[in-house]
Amino acid sequence: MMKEYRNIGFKLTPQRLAILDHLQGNKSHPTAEDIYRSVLKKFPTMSFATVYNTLETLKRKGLILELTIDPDKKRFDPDILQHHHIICIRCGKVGDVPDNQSVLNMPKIGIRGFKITKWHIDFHGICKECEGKDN
Amino acid sequence: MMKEYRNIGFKLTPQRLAILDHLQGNKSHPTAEDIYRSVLKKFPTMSFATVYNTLETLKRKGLILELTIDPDKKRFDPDILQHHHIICIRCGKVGDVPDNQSVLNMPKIGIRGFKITKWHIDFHGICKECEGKDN
DNA sequence: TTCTAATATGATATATATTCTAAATAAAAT
DNA sequence: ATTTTATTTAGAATATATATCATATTAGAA
Repeated sequence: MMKEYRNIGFKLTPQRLAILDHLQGNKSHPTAEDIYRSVLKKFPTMSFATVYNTLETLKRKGLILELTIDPDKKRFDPDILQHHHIICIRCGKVGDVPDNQSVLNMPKIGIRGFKITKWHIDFHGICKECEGKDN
Repeated sequence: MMKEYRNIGFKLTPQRLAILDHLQGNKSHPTAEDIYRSVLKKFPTMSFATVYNTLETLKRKGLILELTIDPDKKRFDPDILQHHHIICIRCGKVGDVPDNQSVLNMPKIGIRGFKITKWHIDFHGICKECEGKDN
């Protein structure tokens, strides 16, 4: 596993392992700051630059996705299989939506002369927890 | 037309009219800076704060949409009818995609316990102009 | 019109997110 | 073990967004 990273020219440093560890299976769509805070516990000298550098490298290598679902900051997702997201307009929580048959019947080419490579849906709504709470 | 704005408690100042004029029918999905630059020509004293204040007010009143399609900054769209966007992964150009039958058959409720209010699709692809150009 | 209350403007300050720089350090190759 | 190369670090710089507040302007009432 660590070998795989090395094979793609990704140097494994303790800081990077901590970042990878935090991302592994993480469904919370963390921001750079979330990751920084988490890794800081183990590495008090951790710098934001390292977080951003590592995320940028992982993104370039296609190992994580940068999500554009939050207007205020970037979020990152280690789940690189095509899927979609649902955002609570009250509390901001982000959930995953699989790319199943109900959202699959998309035209793959031909929209406005573009050759489509992929697409992403962001659903907006109110989550179970916020439903009921007035405003 | 101006009356409509006044009726919803939106004070019409020359600066705001210039911003509205720039947005009117604008399909370019401008950023706050695009709008600022444009209006600055007529109003050399225009401040960024006025642009942001006005955009925020228009957004709150539902007269424009804040788009979350660009990871680096907010973009604004005067077209408030539900529609989607297509982004060229080479040049960054953003086009509109109508919300027609091909993208309409969405489950409106029930996804992960959320009550869905709306959704937006961002298509990624390569536009006619960039197709062919190598890399 | 003129007056008044409400709101907008513009300059500046602050907040937040991200990127850059250059020196020190650590990983992997030899 | 040494060399090469990439990464980490701290801090500063930049980009974007929001807040503050004194002054100016607007909309509507008188």
